[in-house]
Amino acid sequence: DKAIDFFKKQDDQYKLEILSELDENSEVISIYNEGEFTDLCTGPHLPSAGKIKYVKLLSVSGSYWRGDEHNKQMQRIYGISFPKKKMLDDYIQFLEEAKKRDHRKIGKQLDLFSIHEEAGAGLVYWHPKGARVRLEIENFWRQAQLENGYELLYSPHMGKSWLWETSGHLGFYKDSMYSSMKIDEQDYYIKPMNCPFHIMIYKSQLRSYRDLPLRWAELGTVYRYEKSGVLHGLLRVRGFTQDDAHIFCTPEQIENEIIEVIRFAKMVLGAFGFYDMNFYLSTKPEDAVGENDRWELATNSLRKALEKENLKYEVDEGAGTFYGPKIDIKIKDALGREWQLSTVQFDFNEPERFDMKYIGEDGKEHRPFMVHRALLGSIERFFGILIEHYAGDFPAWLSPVQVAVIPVSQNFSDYADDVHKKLIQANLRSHVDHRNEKIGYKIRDWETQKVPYMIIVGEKEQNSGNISVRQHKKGDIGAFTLTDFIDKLTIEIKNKDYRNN
RNA sequence: GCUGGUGUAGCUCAGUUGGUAGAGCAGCUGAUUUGUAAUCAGCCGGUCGGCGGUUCAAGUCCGUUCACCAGCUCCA
Repeated sequence: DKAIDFFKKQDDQYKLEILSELDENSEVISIYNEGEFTDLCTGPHLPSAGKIKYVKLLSVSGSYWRGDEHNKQMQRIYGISFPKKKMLDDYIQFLEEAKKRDHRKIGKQLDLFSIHEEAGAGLVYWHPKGARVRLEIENFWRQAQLENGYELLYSPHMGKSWLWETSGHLGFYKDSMYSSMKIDEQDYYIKPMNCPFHIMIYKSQLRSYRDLPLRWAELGTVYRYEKSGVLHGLLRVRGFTQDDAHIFCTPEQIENEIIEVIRFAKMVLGAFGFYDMNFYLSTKPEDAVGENDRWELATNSLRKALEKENLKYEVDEGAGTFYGPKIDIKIKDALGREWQLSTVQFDFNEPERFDMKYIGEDGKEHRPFMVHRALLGSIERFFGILIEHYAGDFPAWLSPVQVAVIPVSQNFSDYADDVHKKLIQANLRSHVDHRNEKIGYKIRDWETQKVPYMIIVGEKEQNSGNISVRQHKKGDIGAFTLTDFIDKLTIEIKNKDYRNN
């Protein structure tokens, strides 16, 4: 009552709202003073604002009262403080470094991709150089699937409403799906997910326990309505390609399947220089579907897989999806920022809704376990993260142009063409720069284009039959025979970004 | 979707109190034939995001809409 009285005098409806929800018998209500500022708070507060040493205000924004979008929006002022000036300076430098690496900026500088207001927000256009990086990612990804026991699928981009009604998407996620189109008096929807299609393939024949596990992967392009305010470069878009896969298996198989997915994810992420990763196990939420013992079995298999692999993990109690528990893998990029890429999710919803079965050893019908998994998440988002991770300095295996051949003058064009031809024959991505410019200009240009290697040829090289090599960010690394250089680069490309460990 | 901000040439930006748009880079042309991060000169290039309004006159003011940016909420 005393507290309510106090805040009534202050006419502070927000504090009064909080107070009205407190249990008056069992709670101690504390109020803290900081100079003239009085705050209802469980505390503690700093003994004095003077203890705050180095402060920088960062931004201002709207923010919903108690985090609920139905509530009033208030103004929030963001600032940060450090006890030492050096720490604040380091932090500001970190922000500047992050800004320089912004994938939207680098994407423009390196001519990788674009998004067009006139053509639709959140829809990505891959330019030749960006498409080349994507092609390398996809080639590696496909090969990796095949080598790790997956088969590849292709599925349609749309399906009749029956499919989405059965899967439950129209019930649960209609707001995030694009509206239907009428074809022959039937409603069709653009796909927001690939799983119902994979299930249709599963159901195209009678499955035996001998057929399981089935591991089916697809680079599936999906479209989801994302609210206009959340779109962000490549990181949040409306059309994207998931590196999706579904595993259908028996209860006996699930633990091993999960272990293999985790190993596989670590291997694939390692190719892109991601080693530092954290694992999160999300358990059953309140409004879950599926039988309890299946939830328990699935959650245990996730936990056991993490433990068998000796992985430290955090448990996110109740943060699973309504259709199953999951493991998320978050990587740390070159700046130490955390991004969620891989996910392994059980699904107790769709097998039920589609009435999926397999015939067991006992000759009876059983419900298979179904697991969704993505390693990279979406290709668009992954590309954005990759650009920021490398700051545009792609390793040789991903670089759209791997070598720029620069003749010292046009007198050496023929020799440059010769070198270029041999590089192309060795399956390397080479570009000859015949522009009528001084080599200083060309070197600067290719350096800003972040090409891993430049080969400079002039009189010296033409006479000796060698090449001079310049490495990105390192400068002149001396003379090579062309064969030695090709060998060196070929090995570098083959090694991708795996570290020696 | 919400709060606040921004939108001028391909890119990065300037543009006074409203008086009818400017630079650098890029591009094109020519000269130059170059040895490890920018050779010189000339030229081209914009219905100032779209629509509507106020005004003798709008890049500048007002309304609306689209997009983007920083966050919020959301992300199956």
